[in-house]
Amino acid sequence: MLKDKIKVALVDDHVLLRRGLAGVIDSFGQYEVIFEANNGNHFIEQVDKFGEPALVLMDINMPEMDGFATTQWLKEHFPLINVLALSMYDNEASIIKMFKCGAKGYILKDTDPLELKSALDSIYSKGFYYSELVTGRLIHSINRMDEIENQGSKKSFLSDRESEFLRLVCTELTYKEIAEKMCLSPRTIDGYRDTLFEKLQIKTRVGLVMFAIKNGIVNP
Amino acid sequence: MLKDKIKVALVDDHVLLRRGLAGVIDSFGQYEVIFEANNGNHFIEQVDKFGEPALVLMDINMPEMDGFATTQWLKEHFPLINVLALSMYDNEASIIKMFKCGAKGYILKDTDPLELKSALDSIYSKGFYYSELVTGRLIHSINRMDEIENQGSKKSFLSDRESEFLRLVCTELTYKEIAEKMCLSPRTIDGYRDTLFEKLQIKTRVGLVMFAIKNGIVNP
DNA sequence: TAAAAAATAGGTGTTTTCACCTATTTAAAT
DNA sequence: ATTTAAATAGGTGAAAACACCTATTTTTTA
Repeated sequence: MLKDKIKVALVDDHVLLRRGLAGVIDSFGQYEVIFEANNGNHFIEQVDKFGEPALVLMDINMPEMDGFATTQWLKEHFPLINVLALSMYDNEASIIKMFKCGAKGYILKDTDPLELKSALDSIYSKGFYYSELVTGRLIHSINRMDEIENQGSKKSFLSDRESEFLRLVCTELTYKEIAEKMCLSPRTIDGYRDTLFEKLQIKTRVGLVMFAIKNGIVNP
Repeated sequence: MLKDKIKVALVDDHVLLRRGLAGVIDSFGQYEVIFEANNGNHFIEQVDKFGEPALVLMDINMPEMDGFATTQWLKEHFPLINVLALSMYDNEASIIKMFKCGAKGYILKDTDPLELKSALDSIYSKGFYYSELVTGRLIHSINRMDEIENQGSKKSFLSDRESEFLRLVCTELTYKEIAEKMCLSPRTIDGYRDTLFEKLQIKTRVGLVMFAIKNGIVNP
């Protein structure tokens, strides 16, 4: 090695994507993937073993410990490690939440390798990477900053019970059957639904399903 | 090059996964990725330019021309090219349909690189790769082979109109509003819904939404 | 060309979903 | 300790979704 390379870590539950990504990143020359992890918990173990990377490419939807929680954890324990979020979808809520959790950039999985390089370079030299996608979404959200403050700063923003409810909403059960499964009154379920409608600004069960999927609350 | 490598092509709309995959496959030694494509149409163009690969790694959910259609096209025009399906999800219907379209194997995107190599080796030497996943799903389906015959053999199994309907089902529009958008009577929409309920053995709109997502008819 | 299949559209009634109320009990914050 | 907020649960009515019919027109297939 002629000179020290910038250490990168990958966190994603898709092995093939991860390996692939590692190849792409190594091929850039000045970056070096020092380890990979399946999810947040695994990542934390790996940091102990392999030491701190300068940069982490972080998937959002992962089993056990997701990208939000892991990024938040990094912000608290290793604030100098920069996180570049890597997502399947370009939904506004995820972008905002990820930045709130401390990410320094946000790119999609169908990004061109060249843009990936730009992102890495930018984060390493300037400390952030704001793509057109990101700025576009943020500008679109600027009108309702208050809501974002409220939803983005909360750790999970959905209670365990709400997540459980959402998972059941994505099945063919009726609300009455969901109530039985959760050992609650149908009225309470009504309340859960209406609360989520309000929080997420949606009006139908289909809207709930789409939200749950986009945000990885259910795995389709 | 000491000896001729086995030519592989990649078809997937996620550039990073594709590039990564290419790296992994090239690293196996005896395989060589000769080109990549974003979707079926692009793939067909590329075959003209770069010649026939021996093996194609084919994503299922892609824009414009999906994995089913492309595999079917290959079966008709280049029956000697072997297709290994590459999917995000392990849903039974997709596996069966992909094999009906002529795929020789089916692996998930979170497969280990070693298993990918096994799959490639197996398809190249034996002409097929049946993982535990695949055989498991097929055994589970053995009781309703007749249904599979009927749904699997049809070219697309969903008409353009039905796909359009399904996309709208995944929004917060009511069926009446969907009818307006599609310039049809609400009754006709009722018919579309009931036909799909029957075909897919589901009973609710949520079921339709989940089906549409699992099968890439809508991008969440 | 005749028969079969698919796309279109209508009628009617039940169940589910949703909106808009109130109220109690428990947990959190001040 | 007191106020606030959150989880729980109930009532009612309108709209939407679903089930089960029939019937016409167009397209496919035999």
